[in-house]
Amino acid sequence: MTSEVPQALSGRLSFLLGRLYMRALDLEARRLEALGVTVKQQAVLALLADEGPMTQQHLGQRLGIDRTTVVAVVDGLEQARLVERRRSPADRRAYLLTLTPDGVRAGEQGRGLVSGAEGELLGALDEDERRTLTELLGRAVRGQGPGDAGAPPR
Amino acid sequence: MTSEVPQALSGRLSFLLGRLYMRALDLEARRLEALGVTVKQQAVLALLADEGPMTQQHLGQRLGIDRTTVVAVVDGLEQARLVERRRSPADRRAYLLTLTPDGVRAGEQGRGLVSGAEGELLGALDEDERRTLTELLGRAVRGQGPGDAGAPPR
DNA sequence: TATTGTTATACTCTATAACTATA
DNA sequence: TATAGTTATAGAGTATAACAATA
Repeated sequence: MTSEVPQALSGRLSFLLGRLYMRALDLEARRLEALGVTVKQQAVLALLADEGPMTQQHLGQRLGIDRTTVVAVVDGLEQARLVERRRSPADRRAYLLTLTPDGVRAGEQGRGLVSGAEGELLGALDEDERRTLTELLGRAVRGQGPGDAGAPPR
Repeated sequence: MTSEVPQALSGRLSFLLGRLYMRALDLEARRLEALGVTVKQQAVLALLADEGPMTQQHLGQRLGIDRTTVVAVVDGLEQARLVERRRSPADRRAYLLTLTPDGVRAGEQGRGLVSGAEGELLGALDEDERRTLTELLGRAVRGQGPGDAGAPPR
């Protein structure tokens, strides 16, 4: 049983982020159970649907997880016949991870389930505030990172 | 090496929250090293400074961690002479965790270090946006419970 | 009988090192 | 020599179960 947010920590970002993150994982995982996929597996489905086939190495970089961790995630998706490992013609060491038709469908359904979980997570905020929160989080994460040359820190 | 946020996941809250949370922990931990305390230990110092002495059980509830996990955290603080375990006169099974003068000072310094880390974390946002983000996170975490906004559990 | 703090234990998650097959 | 995928292993981090002291 978790009591309410202590005043002393109410402005502490790592604390707030941690609480909300854990709750988000929990809500998403619970809903995705109906699909038989984990949160990470659903992220893989969404990524492949959006960017097309890619190697396990590349997938790991996109997701921010080690390539050794990718193995088990893909194993599960392959056994569920949602993803296929196809040898890359260009580099026979690598696989090109490819969605099966079932994988495409599962990915779409997963999106819906995740949206539902997020709605529940942000139940205290109205539509406008949800958009603002997502946008600010995105900016903060992208932040000083590589890529689009935004304004460097002053 | 983490690449930029994939478009497919740019609106995925658990993904954004996770990335930002991990980065926050990392930044805070690095700065708090100078004090010789971990992020969790600093949370304990801040909480005791704000709410006064409390039992390990109560502390765990406030922080959302198990009481068995509290033991090691307090062990470290006690060895560093920042916190003392004093037997509760009212209930001799329990300790009343109490800040030492060094603990009070460390807590104050820790607050400053954490603020610095948060400033770095949100480098991409201006002052107004940072306040908005913190407020929305707080509302989301406190969230849907119209419930127990009263006295903390004994 | 229930609860506080404690220990031992197990479980989850993830990364490092080493191997293979290619390049 | 370097890289993709794999395996075995180890390290955090945290929770569950059981125990002593106390309620």
